[in-house]
Amino acid sequence: MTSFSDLLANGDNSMESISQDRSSTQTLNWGYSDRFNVEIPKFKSVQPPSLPLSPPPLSPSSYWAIPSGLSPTDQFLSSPLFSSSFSNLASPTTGAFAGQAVPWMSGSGHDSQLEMKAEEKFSSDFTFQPQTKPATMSSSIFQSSSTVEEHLKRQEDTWNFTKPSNIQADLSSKVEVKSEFAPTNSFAPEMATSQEKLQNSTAPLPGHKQYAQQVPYSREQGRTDDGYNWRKYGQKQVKGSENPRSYYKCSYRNCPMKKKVERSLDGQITEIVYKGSHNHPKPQSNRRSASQSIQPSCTNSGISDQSEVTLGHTQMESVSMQDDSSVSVGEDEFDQRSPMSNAGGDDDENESEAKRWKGENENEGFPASGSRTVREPRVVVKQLVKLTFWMMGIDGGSMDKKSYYKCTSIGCPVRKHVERAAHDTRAVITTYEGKHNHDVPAARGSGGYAVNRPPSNNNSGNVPMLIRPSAMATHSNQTSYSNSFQNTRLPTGNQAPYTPLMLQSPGGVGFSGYRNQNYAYLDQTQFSEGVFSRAKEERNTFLESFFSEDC
DNA sequence: ATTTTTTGACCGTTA
DNA sequence: CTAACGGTCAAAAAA
Repeated sequence: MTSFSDLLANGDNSMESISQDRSSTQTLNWGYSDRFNVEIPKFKSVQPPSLPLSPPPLSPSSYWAIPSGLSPTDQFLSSPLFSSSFSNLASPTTGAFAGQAVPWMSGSGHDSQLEMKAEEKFSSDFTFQPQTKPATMSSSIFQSSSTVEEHLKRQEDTWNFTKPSNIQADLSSKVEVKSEFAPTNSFAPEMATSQEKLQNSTAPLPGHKQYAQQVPYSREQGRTDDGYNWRKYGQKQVKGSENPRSYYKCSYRNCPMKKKVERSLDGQITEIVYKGSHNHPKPQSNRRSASQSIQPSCTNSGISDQSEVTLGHTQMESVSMQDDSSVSVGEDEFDQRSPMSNAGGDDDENESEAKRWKGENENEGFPASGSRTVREPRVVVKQLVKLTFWMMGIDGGSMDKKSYYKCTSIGCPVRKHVERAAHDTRAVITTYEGKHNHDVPAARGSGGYAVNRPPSNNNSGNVPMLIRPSAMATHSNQTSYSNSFQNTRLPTGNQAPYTPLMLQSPGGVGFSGYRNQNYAYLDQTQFSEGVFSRAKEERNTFLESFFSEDC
């Protein structure tokens, strides 16, 4: 199915923290921090969900670009982060995400699994959520903060691979995303999740208020975040947690995709669970739900699958990397169910959706039934890792690579991470953490990519920057997330499953997204970022401009 | 005027 | 059987 690209946020949750502040996009001198940027190809999948948008004209591979900044893959690969990232990538989505991990990714799981195992090694540090689901898809979930984020991103990526993964947005927040099924389709729920997250992030309030916050975006957001339009049909306070849970349905015509989003009082998204799969491509950036509705449902019939993605604990903005280790993941989260045909999706959803959620989970292998499952899912990282792998393997998930950079200015606390979407190498998410305490030095050539700068550099906020990879020129796949940018680089075939090797390959592989895809990505990204709404906005703007340009 | 969110009530499942 | 829960519905409200 789709590929996931998740990035990885991996372990480095730090990134997250970064995201918060990432202020400006300014180009500063960055030293490598330790980590790596890696680009990884994600996914396999490739077919992007069919987006109404434009399909990728070219092979994705073409799109993939390697972020200039990134250094040799090797490092990435080798580095734990990297690995983690992979894992992330692999799993994503919900749709996200795999978290994006994702479950969505359906894919052949086997290989991926194997891969995952490999990653597990890394896992120690990272948390991953395991997915249990059937081999084929694993939906991954992430949970742990960082991981989760990554997963999400990945998932998203995967989904679309067209989209760039969401990488990160979430950085700051850690959210777990679970997907119940892997969406066969490229349509992944992830996106959504991410969106929410984003929204959430913004919203400080719990419950309704949060929504309010969300609201701002909301309508648009719906789409924006993950690229899909969502209609909220309910909210409830779940007993287990303080956080109110919101229920959303994909507004697309017959799309069965649903998602549950829990937000903390702060408004941060603590958990997102996607259920089902989208049976249609992501709507274009514009949201128009209407249009969506209009669009034929693509039901691919079967595609749909249900996948739930959970995003968990977003909050922590500053999750430290450390957190990662601690990350818990829900096991269930992922499931990878094979994509079920979702055919049913449409119908069923309404009525027995609730059941489904639960049931599906079960079916899918999620242990817990229903949403609860999701919450709890804290789980072992290892599992997550696996998921990731799955993602990768299956979906060809993209893996995102991160490098980490520190501002070279003395005393300057600013750090940035650069993540690349697995599927879409081009897409790079850069997350800045902290504010520069000095003027902007002459920009270095950022290696290869041109940087788009967000309109504003915010000191405070995370400013996502978009960067295009040189390659990107062709398509601008990149999306920037508030936190990060994604650069897509490699054109790998979307579909082509990638092997870990691929990941390793220096150039990250990205999918290229189509513009649209990019868009999607953006959304996702935002979503992920969700945590910080600000960032999103900025990003969006940024992205938009960016895209427009490209387009 | 349209669309989406809010919110209380209802329904099915589970303990 | 009842209560508790989670999920969904749908009218009302808000944007």
